[in-house]
Amino acid sequence: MTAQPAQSTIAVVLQVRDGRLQALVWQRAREPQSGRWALPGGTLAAGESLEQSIRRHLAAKVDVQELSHLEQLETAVDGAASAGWQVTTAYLGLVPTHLDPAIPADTRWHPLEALPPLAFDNGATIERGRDRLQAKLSYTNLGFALAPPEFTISELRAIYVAALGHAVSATNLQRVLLRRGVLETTGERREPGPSGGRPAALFRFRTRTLAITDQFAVLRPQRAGE
Amino acid sequence: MTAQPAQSTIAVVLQVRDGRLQALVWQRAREPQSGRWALPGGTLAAGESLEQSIRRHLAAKVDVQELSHLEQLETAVDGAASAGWQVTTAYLGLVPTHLDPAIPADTRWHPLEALPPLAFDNGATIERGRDRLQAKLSYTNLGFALAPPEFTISELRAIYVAALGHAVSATNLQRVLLRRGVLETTGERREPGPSGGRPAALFRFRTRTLAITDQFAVLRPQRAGE
DNA sequence: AGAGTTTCCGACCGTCAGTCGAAAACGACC
DNA sequence: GGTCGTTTTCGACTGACGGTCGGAAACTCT
Repeated sequence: MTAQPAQSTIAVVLQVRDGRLQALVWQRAREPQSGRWALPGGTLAAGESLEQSIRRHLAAKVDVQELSHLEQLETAVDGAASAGWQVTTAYLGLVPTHLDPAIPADTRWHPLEALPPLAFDNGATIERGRDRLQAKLSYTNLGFALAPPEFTISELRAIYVAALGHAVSATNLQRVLLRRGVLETTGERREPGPSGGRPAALFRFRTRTLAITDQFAVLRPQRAGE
Repeated sequence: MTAQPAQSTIAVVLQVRDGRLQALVWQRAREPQSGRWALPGGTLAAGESLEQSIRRHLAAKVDVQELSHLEQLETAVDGAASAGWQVTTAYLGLVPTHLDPAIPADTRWHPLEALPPLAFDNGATIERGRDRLQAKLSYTNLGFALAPPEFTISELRAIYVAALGHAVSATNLQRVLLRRGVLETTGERREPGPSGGRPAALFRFRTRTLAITDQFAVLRPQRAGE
């Protein structure tokens, strides 16, 4: 009756590595679920907010400074007898491709299409993180959280392909993101690689905080004003 | 240290009434925040899920059977000293226009643009619920949760106008929702009212569970297959 | 029969994204 | 130095989509 559930936070941290979308997981060495892989996280401490809590626990696994985005996913009660009565809030964290944060020995990046045996229902949580990322890539500027500060369209296209899991036209990508004001050109160019090729123009995201692309409500206001 | 926060749930219940979007709130009779208006909710009981918990608490204010949709909004810690250390998960609930559930004496529907003084930060929670509803109206079939089982395009338009807060073209609404396969015609017609007019065709939502309109990812797969 | 009201339907138009192909700019090689 | 292969860039075409408008259709009331 007066007993309270334990409150904990976990995070799905995603990064495009080697052309594939990968998640940060660590291998449990103790019961319960010893040997299985789990998402980083831990219990809530007194006086901290949920975001402060997950940032604190993530700091043990990865440099929190290198997280380019962090948002809440969902909260659920975990009734598993092994873990006790527990309420868990899941977050989605993103790391841009140009960073390679140091991680402890028990922690690994794993491609989403080849995950090791996961603890609890962390597999479903990772799926929801990926779904959220994929959805927001098309109607927000969330790409900034995966991409380095400057990049060519080809590089950005490769990131989108890895994150979305399907082919993307470079022509469309550039036109759509430029027209929406999400991207802007830096005016500089990148020298071609050893195999030659025309030098590529460099771009950057105009803002590196989440913004939804307004133009994206169907059934807009009539008559441009009302 | 070993102390745990209290876990509670609240819900923003919305319905289009009298052509306006209204929220269900009740007036607190006891401290804290006595006299102010609050969202329905309460603490989590042992063995129940978050959704079970909010459904149970809502049952005290409104007939839960008449909720056409219920989804989780966000979770936050409430550090207010008055309420103690508390984690609150907010839900969004919707009631279709043709229902008028019985509510207790301390509970009222209030239009979102004229809310009474609210307790805690319930005002911000209501805003987030409205934002979620408005966003999902344009890229999902969430309209089913506001509309009666059968309706004319004019009636549906009135619901969208109230929920979105801006004018909507009946022609567009019908064409867009039909093309996306969200609506279908019933084949029947509604007799005109006392002021005359052409009989209106009746429509229904093809599915009354949440489904996102696929066609709505920009940067779609290339070549219709890959 | 005519006026008023409401719904329905076709047409037009600008915008947007998917596709394709050619041109541009480079390195490597003969 | 020319040619080839590679990569990027740009323009053009096309179908689809949604915002807008106006007239036709169907009904009630006087």
